[in-house]
Amino acid sequence: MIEIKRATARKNNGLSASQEDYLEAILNVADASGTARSTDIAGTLGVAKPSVTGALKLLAQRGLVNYKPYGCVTFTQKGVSQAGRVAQRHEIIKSFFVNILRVDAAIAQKAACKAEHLLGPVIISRMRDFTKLSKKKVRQRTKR
Amino acid sequence: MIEIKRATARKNNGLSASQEDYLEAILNVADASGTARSTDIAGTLGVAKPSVTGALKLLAQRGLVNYKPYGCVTFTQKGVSQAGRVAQRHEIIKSFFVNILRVDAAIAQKAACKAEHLLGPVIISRMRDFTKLSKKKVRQRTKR
DNA sequence: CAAAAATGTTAGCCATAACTAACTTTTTCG
DNA sequence: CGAAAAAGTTAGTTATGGCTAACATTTTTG
Repeated sequence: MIEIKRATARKNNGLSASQEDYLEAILNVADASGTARSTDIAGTLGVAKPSVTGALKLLAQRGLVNYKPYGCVTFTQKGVSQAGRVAQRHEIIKSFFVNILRVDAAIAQKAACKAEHLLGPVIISRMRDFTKLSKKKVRQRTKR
Repeated sequence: MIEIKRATARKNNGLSASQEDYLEAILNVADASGTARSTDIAGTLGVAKPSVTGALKLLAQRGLVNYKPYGCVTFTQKGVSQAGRVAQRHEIIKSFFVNILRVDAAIAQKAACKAEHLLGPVIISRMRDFTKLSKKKVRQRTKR
């Protein structure tokens, strides 16, 4: 009673987990430092610099970032929206883990980083609903 | 605010997601058919037969299964316990998705297959507690 | 402004884990 | 029993996505 789709073999559309990680890292680095520098992305993801170069080229091929050697990376429109979606999923999952499962923020953070690549829209949306509901309840209890 | 450990580079101990999938598949096939035949494992996981051979050799190296060419696969003691742990995680996650998040069994099943490899003990245990609690509440409501 | 430091890239390598084609072994059945 | 079918293996290829070493470019600073 198992059924699995190998994550290898990116057919055509859809980003790999790794690519989503890079998008998210770029977003976060740019948020924090204004620009997304390669070294910071590498630092954020814990990979070596050449890995970043490779990833940026891939993302550029997919039309998600503007990459120019030795220049600084920016998102394309498509890139912004994709990165945003990943970040949203991350946030929903993390909030759920923290607010519903009552897990440490650090643990929730790491788990969300991994889970964000594989939980589908149905589960994510249930998590969001759940968290929202719980917050509403808290507001009611505290008679805000 | 991200931090990621690449899943590549199995250092020494700890199974890869793929290896855990094989353990689980062997368990399920053996449960269903009495013995774990290569073809059934391949069918269960949706991989080609040579992939199974390769995986079995790896698992044998790690002392988790007894592998003999053209013979049928059995677990070692270590293998049984590892496979059991994976299956347990799977079940906890699936139950949580179904009973708490109210997600379709099929969707929960697929998501659990993926999540079981990356959610850590803290989150898994919270999920289990949550599901258990909810079942108790249901028993109370129905005055069993 | 030029040399040193920092940053980024290229080239080449490694590991995981899939695949196909061709072969061997085992099982099944006329 | 023995030939065909089924099951399993081997060998070789592919893709992803890391890595290091060495080189190129940009930035910083004395």
